[in-house]
Amino acid sequence: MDRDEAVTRLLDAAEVLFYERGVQAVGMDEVRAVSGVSLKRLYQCFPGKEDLVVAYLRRRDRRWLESLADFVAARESHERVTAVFDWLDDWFRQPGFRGCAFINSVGELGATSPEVLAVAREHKAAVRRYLLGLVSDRQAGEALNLLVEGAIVTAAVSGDPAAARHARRAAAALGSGGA
Amino acid sequence: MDRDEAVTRLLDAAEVLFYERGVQAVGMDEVRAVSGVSLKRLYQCFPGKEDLVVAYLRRRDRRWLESLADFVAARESHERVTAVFDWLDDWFRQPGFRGCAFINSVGELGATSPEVLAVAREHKAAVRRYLLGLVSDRQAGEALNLLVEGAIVTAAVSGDPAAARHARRAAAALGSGGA
DNA sequence: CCAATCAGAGAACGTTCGTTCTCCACGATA
DNA sequence: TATCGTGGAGAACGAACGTTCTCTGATTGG
Repeated sequence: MDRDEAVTRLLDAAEVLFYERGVQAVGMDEVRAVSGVSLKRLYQCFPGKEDLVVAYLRRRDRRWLESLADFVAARESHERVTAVFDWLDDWFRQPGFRGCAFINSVGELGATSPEVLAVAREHKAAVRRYLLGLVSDRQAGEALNLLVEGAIVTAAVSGDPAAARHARRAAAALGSGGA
Repeated sequence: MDRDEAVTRLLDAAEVLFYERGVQAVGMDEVRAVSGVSLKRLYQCFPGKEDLVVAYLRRRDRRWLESLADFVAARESHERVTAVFDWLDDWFRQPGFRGCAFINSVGELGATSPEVLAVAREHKAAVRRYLLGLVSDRQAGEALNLLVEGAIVTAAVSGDPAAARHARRAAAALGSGGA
């Protein structure tokens, strides 16, 4: 097993564990056990736990936005806003859905780790940029962004995926009423 | 100092510390130091840390919603939706604003502590009920709820209170376009 | 075949933290 | 005054965790 594979297996294990149970509830030894990478190697690849957390968040940022963008790009341009909420709806229904990894990490570590806060900020800024690009005017874009964030957090806390439907309806109402 | 005052001082200290730095980053000894209540008494009032966390969240739930409702009730009925966002705007600007205590707690402990998750769910359900009662139809209420949650989380992560303004505009657009 | 390097397994270390225990001072009561 | 219960201060305890160290075995290059 070369270094690249070790990194991949570590990030895979970190993502499953940290997302499911939170960062502080997972020990490095558990990351070792799930990844199958020795502790020594783990600390060669990531000198500290925070580095692993940041790397996990960075990879998730990239993949999350790519997955959303790919899904939306496959639709006709007039359907793209509703496609965002279709994608969210799917996500909310996945077993093990536990909300936004970045919001959760900020809740846990935002006050302690400036690095984690910065990654979360970059992620949210990228999501907002992307959503602003989907609609014609700025105000509708900001509203879309707020509806998306609101749906994620509501679905996460309540455990009810209906938030996606409500957000889609609200976005549609905004689109017909205000644009 | 009687028991009631001890409880109050403990909850005051817990609220400041837990909200500012997160639950897991604060030790019981620090709660003792800030509250001025001895460790022995602390464990008489709250048999474990989780009890203190739950009590802190319950009190905050009550006060938060009361504060919002009082502010809104002082306005004319046609201004009440915008008043919600005025109140949020104020909150976001307060020094030490660190987002929603319940979302943060769920991110930290939701996977570990069913009690904390339940309190957060009750809080969000109460907020939603309250907001649904502010507007005539159900759809507009759901949209209002999502905009509020989205604004809170966006302001928290980005650190920019502009989310309140964007949400207010979106709610106004919905009100004129869709109700 | 030997020396040197590296990797893995897991013990070990030091710290932090939740919780409990010990010790002592004090106030009330017979 | 002697005693009892209460409360505070802080030591103590046991567990968990991040991180490092040790030992051992395998591999590689000469």
